[in-house]
Amino acid sequence: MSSPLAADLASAGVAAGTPVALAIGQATLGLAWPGGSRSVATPHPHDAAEAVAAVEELGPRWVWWSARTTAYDLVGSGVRPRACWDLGAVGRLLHGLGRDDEGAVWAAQAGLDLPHPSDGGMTLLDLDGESDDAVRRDGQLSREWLRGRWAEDAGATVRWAELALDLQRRQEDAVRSLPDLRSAPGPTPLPYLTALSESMAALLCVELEVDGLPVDRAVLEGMLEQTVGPRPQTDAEEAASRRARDEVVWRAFGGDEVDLRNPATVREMLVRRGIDVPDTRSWRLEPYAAGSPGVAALLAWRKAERVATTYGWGWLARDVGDDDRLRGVWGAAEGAGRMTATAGLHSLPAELRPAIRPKPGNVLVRADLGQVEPRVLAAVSGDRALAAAAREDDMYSPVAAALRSDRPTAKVAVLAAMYGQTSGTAGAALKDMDRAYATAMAYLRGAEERGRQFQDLRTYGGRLLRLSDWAQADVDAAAGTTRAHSFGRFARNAVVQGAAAELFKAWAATVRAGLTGTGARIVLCLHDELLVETPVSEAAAVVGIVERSLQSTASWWASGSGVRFVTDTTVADSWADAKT
DNA sequence: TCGGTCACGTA
DNA sequence: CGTACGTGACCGAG
Repeated sequence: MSSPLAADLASAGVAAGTPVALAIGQATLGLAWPGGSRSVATPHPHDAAEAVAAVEELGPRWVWWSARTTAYDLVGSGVRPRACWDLGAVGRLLHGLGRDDEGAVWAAQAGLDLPHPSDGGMTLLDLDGESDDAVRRDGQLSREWLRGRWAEDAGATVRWAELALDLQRRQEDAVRSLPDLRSAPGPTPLPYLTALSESMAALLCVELEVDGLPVDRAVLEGMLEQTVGPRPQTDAEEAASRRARDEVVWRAFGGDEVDLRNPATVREMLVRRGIDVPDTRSWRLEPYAAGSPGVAALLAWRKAERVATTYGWGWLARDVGDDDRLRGVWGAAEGAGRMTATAGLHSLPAELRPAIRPKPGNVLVRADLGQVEPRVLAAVSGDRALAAAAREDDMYSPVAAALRSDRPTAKVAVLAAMYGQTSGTAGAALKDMDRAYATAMAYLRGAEERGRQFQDLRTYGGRLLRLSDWAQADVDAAAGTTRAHSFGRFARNAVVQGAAAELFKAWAATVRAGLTGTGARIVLCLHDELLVETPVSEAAAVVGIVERSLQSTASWWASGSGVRFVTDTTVADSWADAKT
């Protein structure tokens, strides 16, 4: 044992897989594990990371209130924990919370009302039950402690870790009591496995924030100059550049200097020219582009304007660091459970992707799941016929055969079923879907029905989707029906999208673990796509890790369903080149 | 200064 | 009257 701390914990029974709660106070680190707890003095900022790294050698499962609050600095110091239990992430999973602060997660598990999001203030009401202890008489966590009292001395920090461990136990019990919805349930319940991968996803989010996405600054600057003009040095230059872009469109419309950024004035101008459209969305104007140079110029302007505003010089200055890494804030599970990211990381236009390039000596490995949502539907619904189709590389071919349609129609029908579309060309094919894939369709309809009634539901992996909060009594009948149908469509889609997100995160967590020791890192997660930056020498190994990880993940996640999951994996020098 | 609307990028 | 999310410009109410 290389450190006295690790030796002490080992002798106290901490071994691989033991939950060890961690709280990092101002000058102390609090640790708690089943049967014991202790503090570690950490007078210098780096001491905490060193202590954690020492204990990490035992292979514990770190328990923390959230990776964001506890692990951010550790990750920044280069510590990459192997396993964790994120109380915030599991709290979101179990209770469908839209927040993961300690007070909310604690209250939700205790069955108490959620405390008001703490913004530092304290009202007289909050004093109710307040005491010196971390837990108030009414069962809520103390406001004082939530505001930072826990970090002030060794005793409090250890207490905070003990509370975390206590909550972890209760969360684990709750997770294990959820049903395992797999076709062939295993000894470890699926919701428990989901809790682990959701926890790892929360940690991965912190890593993605710290590591950033590699950008080739010269390439990106060249593109911006092309599209929106040179980097403005002053407000006047900025305005001039704006006007220069606008003038191109004005000229194409014969000198009509309308405010292009105001849809109403744009529409009026189009009407004056005999183009009567209900709104000015691009897809609606597209048909007129061939016959009208003005419309064509307007559409080109819109594309450039998008880059200029959202992905322009301001974005480069704000979100790309001096180290040429693009950084945003990552969320592990929003809405139905997908990961989110700010700074445009999830909506980077395809034309800018050539600027996403690895640092020298590295390459990008891009892997994306093929037809993941229909495969997920087959797995979570247990539809044997759809699962049989999902054994093929291209599952729309057998679906087309079953529907006696062509492939495009089959694809539209499957997507329409998952999105809740009822009209249009897909309408007829949906009847055939009902016949061919009755189990899957019944699953979707069941979710939709619950949604319409504003009833809560859970995804395959156990995520609670709270709809009951949104039920409203006092709306008129017509608006109420529209709203109910909208919730129905949301629910229909959320059970598929949410389950796909769970599979994705489980896969990502497995890949992350597999990459240990390769020098490679996940640098982007995009719903069904992983981007890994790896030393050139490891590229082939990383491809193998990514693909084997999917198979090992699918083998437990879709156990018994017979569904196959496929990935397209490529190696390239830029995100754009890593094409299928 | 805020919420609502429009618009549009990604999956 | 096909889902989700994040972003920015503009508008009108406060």
